[in-house]
Amino acid sequence: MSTKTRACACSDCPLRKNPTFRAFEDKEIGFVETFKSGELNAEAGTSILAEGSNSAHIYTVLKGWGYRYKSLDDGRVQILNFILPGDLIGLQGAVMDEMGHSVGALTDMLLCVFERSKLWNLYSKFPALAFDITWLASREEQLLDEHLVSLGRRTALERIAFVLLLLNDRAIETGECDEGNVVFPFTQQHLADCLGLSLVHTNKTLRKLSDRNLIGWKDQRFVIHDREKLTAMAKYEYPNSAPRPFI
Amino acid sequence: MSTKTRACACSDCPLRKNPTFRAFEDKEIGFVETFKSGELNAEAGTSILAEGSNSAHIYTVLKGWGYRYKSLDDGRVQILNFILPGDLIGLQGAVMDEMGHSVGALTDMLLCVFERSKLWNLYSKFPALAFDITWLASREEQLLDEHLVSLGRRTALERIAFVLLLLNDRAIETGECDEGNVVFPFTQQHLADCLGLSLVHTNKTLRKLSDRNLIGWKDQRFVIHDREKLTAMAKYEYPNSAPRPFI
DNA sequence: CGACTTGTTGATGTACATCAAGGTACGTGG
DNA sequence: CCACGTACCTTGATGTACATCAACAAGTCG
Repeated sequence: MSTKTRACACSDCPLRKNPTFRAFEDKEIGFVETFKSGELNAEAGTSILAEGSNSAHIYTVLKGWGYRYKSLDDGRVQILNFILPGDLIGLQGAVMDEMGHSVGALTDMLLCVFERSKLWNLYSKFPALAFDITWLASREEQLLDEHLVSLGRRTALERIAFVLLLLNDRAIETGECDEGNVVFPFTQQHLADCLGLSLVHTNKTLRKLSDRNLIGWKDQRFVIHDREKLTAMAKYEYPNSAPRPFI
Repeated sequence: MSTKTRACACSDCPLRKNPTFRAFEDKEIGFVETFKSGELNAEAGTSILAEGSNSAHIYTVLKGWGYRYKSLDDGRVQILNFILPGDLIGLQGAVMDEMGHSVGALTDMLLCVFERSKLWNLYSKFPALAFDITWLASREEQLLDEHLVSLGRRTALERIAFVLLLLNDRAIETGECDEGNVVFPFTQQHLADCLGLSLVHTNKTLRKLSDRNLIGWKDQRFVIHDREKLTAMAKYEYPNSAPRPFI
């Protein structure tokens, strides 16, 4: 299960040390401190938000990996996106009235908890932060667009090359890695559900990539051996690396 | 080509007559009038925004159909979503610095033009409108999520049933129809590019649906003959019909 | 001038053969 | 027991090829 722990001050938020994220003004940090209502530790494998629910909270990820997904009633699952530090969770539930998707934790996660009811307050008092939220929503849209191209028009080989590159780069950017090695905390089944492929076919295709010596992936440690070939194969380009807001 | 025409007042905006859209306060309308910099008539078949560009404008659709898409350099195309009245175009370009997708017009379209540079002004002076933009971004995300499930986990038959239902309902909601008949201004090729299918397979699958007497589609006129069966087949549910903001 | 061919083009429809991806089954190793 | 690996067969979707049908333009003839 998940447990709440005492909140740490936003001013020493571990994410602020990462140059990927934009600097905040003191006033903004001050406000976010009042906006924040606590922290949440979600254990690997637990569920954070459920489709159809209308949670009273929004979350920012401070540590760990998660994933957004939807399921059909006959058991089919589609992973919509992976979630990494800096990502915002539950905005849909806050803005509309119901979550259209579920969120699960892949690793132990540390989340910052905000009251949905105070969101309006943020919009009226800190337009810069409101703008940041819009930025985050736009970026999510951009990732979804790219993912849609994968599922609709890329072959299995291209798809896999593409997500692996993307997840590799996102993991590095947000610091979710470990002595030069990127740690992928998900199984081939997760990848398959993300890419709309069967487990077996995902496995065969992954084999092809490592047989050709483009990647290595063993015991959750992932390495790219030949980025150039992989990039060309996937028609990949890393999306937007501008200084990035988060709340 | 496309031509600019004299703007009509936001207070008699045709969309406001449609109960689907939320009512605005006078102050809000007043502001939107100053935010609006004109109108744009885009002819069917023309391009409105191009991937990679950074347009100085954002648009709201007043009339007509369009589509968002991305293409790979070898000619493969993925339609990300269709665009209908009330939809916002170009937010990505305004918030990030570059459009990640292109936008094309399916029919003649009437667009409201806003200066991207004034967007910040909107955020600082009218938090309610800023919130509306976030709402629109969230709804787009919801549609994309659903579309991802289609491409990843639904069969061709289910996918087609699903988009047809969705487009039918969206068209009715926004009034883009004509004497009880819904007008679909796109070709089977557009559908194929939207659903990640080949043209031939799209055609065969559409035949199946009309052979089973679930739908009718001829000369751009679309009808649902058996909504119940179609809905069950697609695992379809119309997303969020709450009173809906637009700018 | 209007009416009647002819050619062109874009959307749709259908028939194959082919192939990429799926499903089941049964391995291994931690 | 669960994640990964591999073999074998099946199937859903693709690609090519060609036919139909309506819309439209050009040219021809009465």
